[in-house]
Formats: sequence, structure tokens, C-alpha cells
Amino acid sequence: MKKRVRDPEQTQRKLVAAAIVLILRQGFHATSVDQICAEAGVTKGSFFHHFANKEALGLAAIAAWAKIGRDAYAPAWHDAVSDPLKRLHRMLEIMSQLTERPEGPCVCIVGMMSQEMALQDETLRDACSGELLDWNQEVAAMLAAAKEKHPPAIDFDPVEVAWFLNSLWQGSMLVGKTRAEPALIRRNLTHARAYLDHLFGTQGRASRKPKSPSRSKS
Amino acid sequence: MKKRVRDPEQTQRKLVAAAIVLILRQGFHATSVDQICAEAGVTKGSFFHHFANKEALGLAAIAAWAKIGRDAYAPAWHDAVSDPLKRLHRMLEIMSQLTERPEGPCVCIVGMMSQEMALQDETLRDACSGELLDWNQEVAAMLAAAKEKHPPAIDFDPVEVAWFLNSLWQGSMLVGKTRAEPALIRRNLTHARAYLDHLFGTQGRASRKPKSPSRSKS
DNA sequence: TTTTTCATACCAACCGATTGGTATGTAATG
DNA sequence: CATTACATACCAATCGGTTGGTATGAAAAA
Repeated sequence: MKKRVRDPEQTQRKLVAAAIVLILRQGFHATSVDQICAEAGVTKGSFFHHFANKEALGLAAIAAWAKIGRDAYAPAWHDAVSDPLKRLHRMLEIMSQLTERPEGPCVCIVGMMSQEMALQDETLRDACSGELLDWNQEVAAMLAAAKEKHPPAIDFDPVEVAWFLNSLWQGSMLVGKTRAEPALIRRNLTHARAYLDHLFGTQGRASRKPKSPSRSKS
Repeated sequence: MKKRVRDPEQTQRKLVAAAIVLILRQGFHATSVDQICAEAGVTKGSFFHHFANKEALGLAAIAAWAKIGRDAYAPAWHDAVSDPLKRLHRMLEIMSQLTERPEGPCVCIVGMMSQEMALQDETLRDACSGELLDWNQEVAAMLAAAKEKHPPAIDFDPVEVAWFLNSLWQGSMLVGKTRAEPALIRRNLTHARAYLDHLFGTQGRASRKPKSPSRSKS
């Protein structure tokens, strides 16, 4: 007889982890509860013990993904000592590196579920909207701090520019996935850098050929 | 008995039109063939007479959408007399106006199906990839022509910048839909304009109005 | 310590509805 | 007539979700 293991937290974690993997590959609708259970090695009965419905699992997946993101961005976001402009470039560097992971294309579960569910499921839309906002606030805070420390050549609204970067990032992952060309994302990020350099009046080129990414010190 | 109308072309058009409406609202997977048939006022037998399967209809919807797009961009793309840089700004103007339509949020079926299907269905991915490429080539051609006529302040690769604008546009629609804030898209387009002005060395501001001080920190 | 209790983690089997897709028949067209 | 356009009825598979019940472990009771 199989030994029955009781570990509710790990069971939930396994389900959420399986959901993230499958949703990133297939999208939310195309990923069935059965599939998630199989991937997690959990029965369906157990699934619905821990989650009221599929939507609830979606929410948990979004939250877990957000945590992964915060950890990835942490070196740029939560380094109080560095210059804010330097931290901004560091974040762009991190984003660029996310592009090079061999496990698969650079994708975001928030962007995917936004695109798929925003007009259908208000709860999921709100969750995605909130995560996009959180990202934006971090970036806007860095931009605002950078503005204060380095009077920009051209005035701008930090929140507005953060949404600009946010949208570019999401769109780059979308197009990069469809074109199966991660280098495309990196080139877009280089242009984002160039725009920031333009706003702050710092030296930087728009880049014509993909050369070594200039990580000029502020 | 009901009079039976035979108009194969219109039947196909109705099916494609219904598919576009429903997919834009619900995504591809969430839109069933039954639903499409109901919306189009066509029976399922008729559907499968005209389309081999659901994927085939998806392809037709993408193609039809691309035609709609070409018509919308036509004033900017196919005006041989205007200055190419002017045509570029005209296109951005058109994109901005697409944001203001009251029928619903500004969305793109290519971006939606890319995000949902790119890693699942190679045929659909190729179709989306091709449409993104077509858009890009039009924009890249304008950029190249503009470069020739107006020697830019900063050298750049037209194709590369076109992908930058392409990604920004797709990402803006994604975020704009999720945040339910079409003005966000317009502001992003303003920044795109500013970047182009920067590249070409023409006069332009980053944003019209620097707004209230940024706060917001977690 | 040992036994009893009891909420909960977990499971297999099942449910009605819906999915994409077919088989087959009929009516219009050329 | 043959071909094409459309309709009806149906299918197996799968969907999200429910069912009734078993296994478990920690606390309470003995």
C-alpha cells in the first residue's frame, strides 16, 4: 500500500509550480486542471481541496510569479546604497540576462494571463493589473530618485516613463517569443537605455550594431 | 420551410468577422466553434464545410485582421508624396486614434494569438510572426527613407527601431487593456515620438507636462 | 503513556456540460 | 445531372467540478 504523505504546504507549492510551468507554455485556458494535477503528482480531489476553483489557482500562480520576479529584480530594486540611475541600468541588465536563459523563451505569466483573461475574468485582471502596478511603482521610484540626484536634460514624469518601460518589456517578450528571437528583446532594451540616457542627458548611443552593452557608470 | 440562402463568400466573411469579435474579447481557446457559429448565424456543418478546423479559421481571422490593419495604416504607409518622417508621425497619430474608439479597448488579434498560441501551434505562430514582420517592414522602410532624406543626429538600424516600435505598440495594447486605461497607450506613443525626434535630432519634448511629484513606494 | 477524538489532507470514481469534429441528408446552383 | 452550400444529429473526448469516503496526525482524554 502506498504511503500517504501529508504535507499540505508542499502540495500547494507543487500545484502552483506545475501551474506556472504549464501556463507559461500553453496559456491559462489550454491548461487543464487534470494536466496540472498530473504534472504535480496530485489527484484532482486534492486539488479542489486546496483551491476553490481553477481561477483561485491562477491567482496563486500570479502571486508566486510576482515573488519570483521580486527576487530576480532584488539586486536592482533593494540596493539602497547604489546610485538610483545605476540601479536602473542594473535592472535593465537583469532583464537582458533573463533573455539568455536556455530553459525556454523569455516570457511572463502576468503578461500572458493579462492578454488572455483581462476582458473575461475581472478577478484575474485585477491581479495582473496590480502586479503590473507594483513593478511600475518600483521603477517609477527609481526614476524619481534618479531625477533628484541627476537633474535630467529633459523633464519627464517618472510614472509615465515607468509605464513606457513596462509596456516595452511586455511587448518585447511577446514579440520575442513569437519571432523566436531573444536577441530582439535585448536590442529593444538597448534602445530603452538610449532613451533614458537621452532623458538624463548622459552619454550613450542608440546602438546600431549589437556591440558589448555599454554599462557606463551613470 | 425557411428559405435557404446560398452565399458562400458572405458566409465565410460572417464567420471570420464573428471570430474576430469573439477572439478579441475572449481569446482563441475560450472561443468555441459553437459560439462563433451562433454569432455568425451559421450552423456548424456549414462552418466545417468552409474551414477544415478551428485552426484554419484562426488563420483566416489573422489574415482578415491584417487587411483591416493595412487599411487603417494606409494613409501613412501608401502616401508616396509625403515626407517619410511625416508619414511616420502620421502613423503614430493613427495608432493614437485607434485608442479612442468607443467600441472597446484597443487590442490586436495578432498580439493576442501570439501570446496565447505561439508555443503551442506552429502554424498560428508562423502566421502571427509573418504579420508582425509585415508591419515591421513597412515601418522599417519608412525609417530608412526618412534616414536618407533627413540625416539623423544618431545613427540607427531602421529594422531594429521598427521592432522597438512594434514591441512597444503590442505591449502598450496589452498593458492598456489590463489597466483599462487607453490614455496610457497614448502617452507611450508620445514617448516613442520623442525617441524618434531624438534619433533624428528634430525638436521634441519627452512629455507634454511634467506632472506632480512622484511618490509611491511600497 | 496509551487511547480516543476529530479536523483535515488526500483519493478514485464519477457528473453534466461542452469541446472540436463527423456522418449523413437535403436543397440550391450551374 | 453533378457539385456545392448548408442543416441536423450525433460522437468520443475532455472540461471544471463534486461525490463519498479513507488516511493521517496532533490534541484531548483516559
